[in-house]
Amino acid sequence: MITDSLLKFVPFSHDELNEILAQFEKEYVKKNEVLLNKGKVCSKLYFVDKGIGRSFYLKNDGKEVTQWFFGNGSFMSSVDSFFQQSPSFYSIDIIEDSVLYSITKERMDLLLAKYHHMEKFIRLLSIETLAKFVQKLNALQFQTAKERYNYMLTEYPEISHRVPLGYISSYLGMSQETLSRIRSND
Amino acid sequence: MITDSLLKFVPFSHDELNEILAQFEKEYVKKNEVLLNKGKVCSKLYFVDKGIGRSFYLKNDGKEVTQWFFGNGSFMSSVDSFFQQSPSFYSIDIIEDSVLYSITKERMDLLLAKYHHMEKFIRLLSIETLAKFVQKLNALQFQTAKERYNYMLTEYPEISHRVPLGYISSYLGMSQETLSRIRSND
DNA sequence: TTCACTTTTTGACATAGGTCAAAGGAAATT
DNA sequence: AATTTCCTTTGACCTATGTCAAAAAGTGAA
Repeated sequence: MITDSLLKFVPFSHDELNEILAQFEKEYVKKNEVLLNKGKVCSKLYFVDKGIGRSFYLKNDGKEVTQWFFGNGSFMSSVDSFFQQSPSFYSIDIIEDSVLYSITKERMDLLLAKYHHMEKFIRLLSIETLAKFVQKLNALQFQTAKERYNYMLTEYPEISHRVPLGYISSYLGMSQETLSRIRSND
Repeated sequence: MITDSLLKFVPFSHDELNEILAQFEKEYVKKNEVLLNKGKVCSKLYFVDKGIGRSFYLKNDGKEVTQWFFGNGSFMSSVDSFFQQSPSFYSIDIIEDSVLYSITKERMDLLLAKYHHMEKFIRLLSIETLAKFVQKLNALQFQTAKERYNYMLTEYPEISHRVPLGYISSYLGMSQETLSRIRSND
C-alpha cells in the first residue's frame, strides 16, 4: 500500500522502491498512544497503513483542538517540524489501533540526497498537502459552521464516522455543542 | 535579490544559478493589473523583487476576499494550480507598481528535471509555504479578531501599513468595520 | 479650491455561535 | 448485571462579530 502511494506521484524504479521501503519500519500502535509531543522536534515521518491518527494541540484553557486527521494511506507527521527540524506546534496521537510505517529524518535525508526521484516525491507530497491546507483555510475563513461540517462529510466521510464528535468539532473550529445541534437539525 | 532567495535554501553552484536566473523574465507591472484569473491554470511563478501582490477571490455576494499577500522577496503564484496545473481557486493581482521576475511552468519543469538542487529548492520552498499556511490556519481557527490583527502586525508589519484596510480585514477573516474598530480601540 | 470618488469610521441593531450546566446514552470495567 | 466513565444532546443565556446605513476623512483630478 505504501508502494502505491509512492508510485502515485513518481515512477520509482524497482531498485529505488526496494531501498526506500527498506528504510521504513513497521509499527503497531495502540489507541491513545502519543507519537509526538508539542514542543519536541518531529523525528519521524509516518505512513498510515491502517487506522487513524491526528495532530492536535492544547489551548491555554486546556482544551484539545484537532488540527488534522490522518487516515488510511496518508503520510503523517508535523510536516514543518519534521523537515525543518523545528519544535512542533502540535502533538500527534493515535485514535484507533493502527499499523504504521515510519522513517527517521536521517534516513529520509539520505534518500533525498541520493535520489532525485525522492526529492521530487517529497516536493509533490508537500504541494498536495499544501493544497489541502488551502482548502481547509477557505472553509474556515468563508463558510458557516454547517457548510464546514458538510465539507468534512464529503472530504473525509470515513473519518467523520469513526472519531468522537469533539475531535471533529474542534477540527472544524466550532464547539461540540454547535456541531451536535447541526447534526441533529437534519 | 532573487539570488539571495535561491541561496537561502540550497547552495546552488555558479553555473546552476546562471542557468536558473536566465529562465526568469523581468516584468514591470502596474497597480491593479491582474496576473491570474480564478478558474485559469496558473502558468507562471513570480518572484516579487519590489512591490506587493495578493491572491484573492470573489465570494458569491461579490465581495473580494484576500487570501494571501506577497511582499518583497517572496515567490508568488497560485502554488497548487501552478505545480499541479489545475484550475486556480484564486485570482492574483498587483496592489502597488511592482517589479517581478517570472518563470513559466515549462521552464520550471526543465530546471526541476535537470537539477536535483532545483527539486530540493522547490521542496523546501513548498514546506516553508506550508508552514506559513499552518500558522494562518491556527490564527483563524483559534484566535479572536484582535489577536489575529496583532499577529498580522508582527508577521507582516510592512504590508499592514501599505494596503487598504478592506484587504487586510478580509485576509484576516473579519469585516472591515470590525477591523476599523479594533484599530481605533487602542 | 472645488468637486467627485474612494476609504475609513461610527452608530444601531441583528445573529451565529459560544459557554455553562444538566440530563441522557453508550461503552468499558468490575 | 452493575457500576463507572466517557460521549452526546439539550436548554438557557451571553457575546463577539456581522450587517446596514450614514457621516467623516482622505485623495486626486480639473
